[in-house]
Amino acid sequence: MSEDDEKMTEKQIRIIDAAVESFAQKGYSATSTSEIAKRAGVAEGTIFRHYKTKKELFLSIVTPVIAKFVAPFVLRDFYQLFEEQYESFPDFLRAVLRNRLTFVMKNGPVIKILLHEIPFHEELRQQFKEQVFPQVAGPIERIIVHFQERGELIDLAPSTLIRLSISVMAGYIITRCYILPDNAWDDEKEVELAVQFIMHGLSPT
Amino acid sequence: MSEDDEKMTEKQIRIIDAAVESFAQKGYSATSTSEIAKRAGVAEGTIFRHYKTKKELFLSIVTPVIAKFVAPFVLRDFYQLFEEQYESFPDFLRAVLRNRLTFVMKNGPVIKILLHEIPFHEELRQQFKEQVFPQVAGPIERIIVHFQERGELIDLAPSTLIRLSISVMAGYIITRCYILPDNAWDDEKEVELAVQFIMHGLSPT
Amino acid sequence: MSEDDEKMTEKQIRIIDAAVESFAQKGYSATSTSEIAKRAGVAEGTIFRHYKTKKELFLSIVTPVIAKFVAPFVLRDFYQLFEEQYESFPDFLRAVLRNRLTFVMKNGPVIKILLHEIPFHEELRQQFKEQVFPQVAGPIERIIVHFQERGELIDLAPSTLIRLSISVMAGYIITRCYILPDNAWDDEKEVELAVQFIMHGLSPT
Amino acid sequence: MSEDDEKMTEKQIRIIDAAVESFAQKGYSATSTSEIAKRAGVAEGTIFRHYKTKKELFLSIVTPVIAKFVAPFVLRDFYQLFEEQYESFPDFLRAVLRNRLTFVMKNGPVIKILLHEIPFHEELRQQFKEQVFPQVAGPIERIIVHFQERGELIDLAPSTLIRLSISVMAGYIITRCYILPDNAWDDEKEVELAVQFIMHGLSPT
DNA sequence: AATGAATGAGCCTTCATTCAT
DNA sequence: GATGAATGAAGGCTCATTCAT
Repeated sequence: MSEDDEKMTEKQIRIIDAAVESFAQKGYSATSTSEIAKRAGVAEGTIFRHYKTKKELFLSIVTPVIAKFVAPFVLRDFYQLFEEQYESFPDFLRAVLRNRLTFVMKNGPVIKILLHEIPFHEELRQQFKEQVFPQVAGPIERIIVHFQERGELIDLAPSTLIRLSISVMAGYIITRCYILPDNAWDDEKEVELAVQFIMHGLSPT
Repeated sequence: MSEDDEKMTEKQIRIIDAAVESFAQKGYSATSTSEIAKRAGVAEGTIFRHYKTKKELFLSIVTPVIAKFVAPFVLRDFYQLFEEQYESFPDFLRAVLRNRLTFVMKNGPVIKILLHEIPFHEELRQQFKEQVFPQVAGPIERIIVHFQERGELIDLAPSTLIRLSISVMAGYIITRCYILPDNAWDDEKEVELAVQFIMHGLSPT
Repeated sequence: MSEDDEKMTEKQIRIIDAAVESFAQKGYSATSTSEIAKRAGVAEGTIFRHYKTKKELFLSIVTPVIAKFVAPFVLRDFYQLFEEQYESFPDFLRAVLRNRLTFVMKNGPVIKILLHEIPFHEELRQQFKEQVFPQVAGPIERIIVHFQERGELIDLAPSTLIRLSISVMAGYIITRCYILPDNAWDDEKEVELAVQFIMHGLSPT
Repeated sequence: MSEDDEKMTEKQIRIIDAAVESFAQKGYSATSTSEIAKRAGVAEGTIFRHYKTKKELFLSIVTPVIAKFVAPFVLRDFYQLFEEQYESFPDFLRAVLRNRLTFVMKNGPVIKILLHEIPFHEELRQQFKEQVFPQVAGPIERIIVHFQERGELIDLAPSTLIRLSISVMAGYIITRCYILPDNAWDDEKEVELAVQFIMHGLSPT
């Protein structure tokens, strides 16, 4: 696991891994640096050689996944890409849901940490407001409008359509990864089901 | 706010209120008892006269809302009640969503605390497993089946229908109360919209 | 047990009894007033209505037994009394040992407390120096000299004879009452044995 | 003073010394860790780097002298040693008394602490029951029996003879070291006196 | 006389962080 | 780079004591 190592020493990696485990298990402020050190098998001081403070260690774990989360949306011509690649809105939904699902499954614990700590760390909320919202919302909105113009979507405020779609997708991802991760999920089937639901609701025919 | 006061002294109420504020703002373990005391305008010792430990104080705040959350579902003949009262599934959804929305709006900060701390406190998870799941899931499932038999709902596993419906409703409640509480929401309209979405999805016609 | 009640209220007696138990079990400073209150079945405040401080409560328990301990020796004409009453030194020893033994058995726990706390409370040490030593040592010394003059005792410094005699007697009392109180002691026999030992040692004639 | 230093840091030694002083002066539970730290000239946290708890610090001081106390008796062939080395019981007594006296004089304050705290710490009582009694009583009893068989001692239960002898010796040691340490004691003379007393009592000729 | 809520000082312990080695 | 002893501030909690009722 750990972070994209680049020039990390082996101890540094062990520290990060230990920190992720601990933060995910007990939360940021209930985790002590000495506990991280112990779990990583390094001396207490070693942590502070690499990260000036506990918070810096925390941010170094959590910040990259915000960036990674945003990355796919900020590709130049993201909009165009989708326009060409996906013939219909359901295709688009399917792609996004699959993509997000793998993302969460790859970065599970860190995302858990992130979700839990966002309300308590101004820096994180800031990053969200500055990066995630504008970078992600814009492109998606354009896509929504695009499909609305093609008559594939009902005529509601794009933000509303986004919220509804995200609710359903997030609902699945959270149930699947955090609430009942031990169930035997058939992701393909469930993705399809979620997409169908978003498109047609629960009424028969 | 505070808890149903009953025989609480005035200081006790101030302690609870201060604790709710602090826990909601910084999380359980980042909140110190001295901070709570200061905010409540009491001596630190006073807290421990009423609650043996910090955790007991915490649970005394959070446990009652779990009970309150479950309460409406455990009314005897809950199932029958709905069967008679609500002619159609949309009616039922509307009622539930409105009800939960008021519940969250009344107990906002405590629910925020609860949501955040559940993963870190075995006792809470226990209570959820023992009370919420069995007491709530059963009755709802019967209702779902009832409407399926009347042909108003597609033929999927009730648990799936529940998950999808909850996703949409929770999506609204969370956005409405926690993410963008400052928007000028028209609850009636949004409830209607959510219900329509659950029933018919996003396809036009 | 409790102290000679005089005008003590029932609660006061319960407080004293509880305090004696607690002090004997855990020592003065490891015992909390709240614990005493609980054990006595009174409110915390009640203790302080009768005794201004914890220490005053403590002294009110421990001081009287110092007085009681000294009492038999300060009877006027104590010396004369013994001279007339006891024909020989062994008679005297027997009387003293029996007397002290009953004294300890009657005031067991308080004496235990006293012994333990003497080194830590200047007031107590003071009382000892002022009352016990002078009042007790003088009379006894006169008796020793008396028997030495009658040729019943070897010619050593009276203080040494006292020390040796006390060692043996205290050795029995302590073993009997504190170290092995559960043994089936035959006090009469043991008293005799101690007296014989003091007089003739361990050599077989 | 301090404990056999081995690999102790200088600060650790200062902590132990300070703790011994404090415990001896005020007793275990009346001594605060902050006081020990102050006396040792260390930060309070430093104490807990070396000893997990106050109690562990306490035991690390007191446990070794129990071991040291027992040590001389558990030499292999202790019994035989004495049989050969000491021609008579008085020789044996003299040796033991001298030995114990030096032991107490070397470990004065710690023994004081030990004596005071034994009744309040289950762990210590345990150690006594497990180590001191069996290891010490057995060998001594064999020696007593040996001298009884040689006709040098009266025919009483060995445990009684032990108790009487110990009373006299302990009486001297305690008076000498704790009650009147400032007297000008002539140890050689007093040891001889105690031995003579044990053997022949107080009767002239 | 008795209560028990309230207090704030002080307790033992843990924390994040520093720094000499 | 890595260590771990050392720190002092702060943490949760208990204490003896006070006081309005």
